[in-house]
Amino acid sequence: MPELPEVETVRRSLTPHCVGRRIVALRVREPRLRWPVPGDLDTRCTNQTIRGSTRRGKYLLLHLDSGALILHLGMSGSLRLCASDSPPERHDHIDIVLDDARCLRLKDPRRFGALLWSTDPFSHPLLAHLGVEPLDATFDGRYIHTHGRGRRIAIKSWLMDAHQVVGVGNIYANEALFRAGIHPFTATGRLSRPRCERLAISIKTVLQEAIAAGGSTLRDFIDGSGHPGWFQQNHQVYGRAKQNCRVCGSLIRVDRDSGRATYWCPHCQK
DNA sequence: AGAACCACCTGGCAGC
DNA sequence: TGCTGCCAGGTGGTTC
Repeated sequence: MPELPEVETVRRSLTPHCVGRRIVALRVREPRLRWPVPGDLDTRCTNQTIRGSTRRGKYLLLHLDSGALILHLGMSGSLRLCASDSPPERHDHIDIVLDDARCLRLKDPRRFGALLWSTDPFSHPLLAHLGVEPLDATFDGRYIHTHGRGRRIAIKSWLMDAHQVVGVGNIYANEALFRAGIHPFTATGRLSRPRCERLAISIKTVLQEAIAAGGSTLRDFIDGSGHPGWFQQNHQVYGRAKQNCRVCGSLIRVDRDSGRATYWCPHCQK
């Protein structure tokens, strides 16, 4: 569920409360996530101080003295700060217990998330081959045009491929394509350079607006303090099948593209 | 090589 | 009320 804006929202809300704090214990109630939580993770983190937090795509990194915790929220994960003695609820799988009697508590009903360890996180196999950050200056129309050249894959699928550009999931791929006026099933390699420029700008804009709004909350997203996001109120197409386009009034369509619901306006997107 | 599927898992909801 | 089937924000791996 959480795409780049949601992960960034969680990171920003937690950072002031956990950077500088020492980890005093790791409680793993359920290690069966996307990949098993390493059995020695407790030993590796305990007594280390959280030195900082970063985000790479949808991965949240907590940098400790000798390495980093690599966290992914999958489709249904949330991470929030709570009193370390508060009773865990269903699906509260992991507590990272801090030295101020609070903990970072990972809830993940579907268990598509992950908690891993690396002494060199940016070289970790899951992170090493990721594409460009969409909010970086290096991501622009030229990047899309160059990297999409010759590709027949639908632009929407291309945007969601983390080996090309990270952090853009189903919601924001749909929203960005609407803003750019681009039909989601257009072959990537057929986009003109000016349309690539528009698309890059649309992606940056929609992501930045979503971060400013604290992310999108569909069913269950909350930030590190338990607050929902508000950006879903601004969705132009996502989740709006058969409703009127906010720009032209046409009925929003939904089609499947490699299994994912794709929402688009047949009048505004060509 | 590139594109289309599948798998992983639980919960919520529509429809009967 | 309760059952069944379908759908969901991600993404690595398999298959064609």
